[in-house]
Amino acid sequence: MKLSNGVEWGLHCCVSISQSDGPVSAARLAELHGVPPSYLAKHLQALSRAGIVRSTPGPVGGYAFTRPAAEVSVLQVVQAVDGPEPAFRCTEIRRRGPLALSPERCEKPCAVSRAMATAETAWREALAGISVADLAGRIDQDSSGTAMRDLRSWLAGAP
Amino acid sequence: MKLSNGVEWGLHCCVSISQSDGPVSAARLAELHGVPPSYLAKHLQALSRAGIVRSTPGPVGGYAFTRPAAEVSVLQVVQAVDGPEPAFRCTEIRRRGPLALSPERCEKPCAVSRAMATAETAWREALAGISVADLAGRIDQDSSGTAMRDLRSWLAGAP
DNA sequence: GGTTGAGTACTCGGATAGAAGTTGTCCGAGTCAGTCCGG
DNA sequence: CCGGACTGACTCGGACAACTTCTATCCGAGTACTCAACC
Repeated sequence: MKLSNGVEWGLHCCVSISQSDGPVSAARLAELHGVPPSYLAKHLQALSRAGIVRSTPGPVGGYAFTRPAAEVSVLQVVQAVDGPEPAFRCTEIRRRGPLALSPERCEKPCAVSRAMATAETAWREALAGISVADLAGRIDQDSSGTAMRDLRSWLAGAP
Repeated sequence: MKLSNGVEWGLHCCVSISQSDGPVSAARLAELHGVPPSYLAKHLQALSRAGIVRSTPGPVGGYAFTRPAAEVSVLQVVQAVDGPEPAFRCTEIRRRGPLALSPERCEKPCAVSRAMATAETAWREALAGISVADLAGRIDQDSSGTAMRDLRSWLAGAP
């Protein structure tokens, strides 16, 4: 199991966007995080498609949240970047081979599929319980209250 | 996020092995599940390397559990097939860019990494709480007690 | 001086190559069961 | 009839291609600002 690299970028970008008053361009975000601008733009497009951020073109354009950061969960960002489909995909193995079950007995997912689904639900709920605003707050606490101040200062200056 | 296809096969194979007295060969398991024998063998090798099953060569050889099925958790099987490394890999994004933190301030994982790790722990614990024996029991319940009987019968006959 | 128009620079968005991981397949090394021969 | 060695076939294990997905990049479409000319 491997999570796309863009998930980390997307989350950090969301934290950055939450600290800015106006829109933030992909180039600024890429410079701030030291990542390839073009590739980061691809993931930001995914956030835009998911309706988490709104993109505005033009010289002062960029990305901005469509709703308060406290209402954007980490799960929404992860699913926007990485896709909403579950990690475990049941291929209905019990319908194959000599002991294949008849289709009418396969309405209910098999126990293996249920066990994996339960685990993924737990994972999803853990991510749904954290918002982007929570992340920003924790990062700020880790830095004793300097990280978000420096971030806001950098976003405002050096345009 | 995508989980390897062999995870499903490995779990179903473990359930099958748990119902057999002697070793079960990869060819039998592949025939039973209707999957490519050579590729299934690859995943069974992973289970063998992880110490979950023990392989015995020779005409009556195959794979058998090294310990009771009740002591083999789903998590162990999943990690054996898919690898133990976590899905989210922190690339230390905060050490890059103009606002990079000094290395001595990076001892503690950042909030993003901690949030993802917490979710993965929840996922892992959910899988650790289910054993292969539990899976077999649930599959048997779903079939009103015929699945494991038929499976044992098939494994014993048609050699 | 105010207004209007074109020009320009900057933004996002999707279409396009390259790398990596997963999927699928093959053949060789090792081992046990059955068999054959000799006593 | 019994014991031992041999042949044979079956097993796993790792090495070898094909494909899908992820990673990275580029160029085109659209918009707001700037500046100059005109009224």
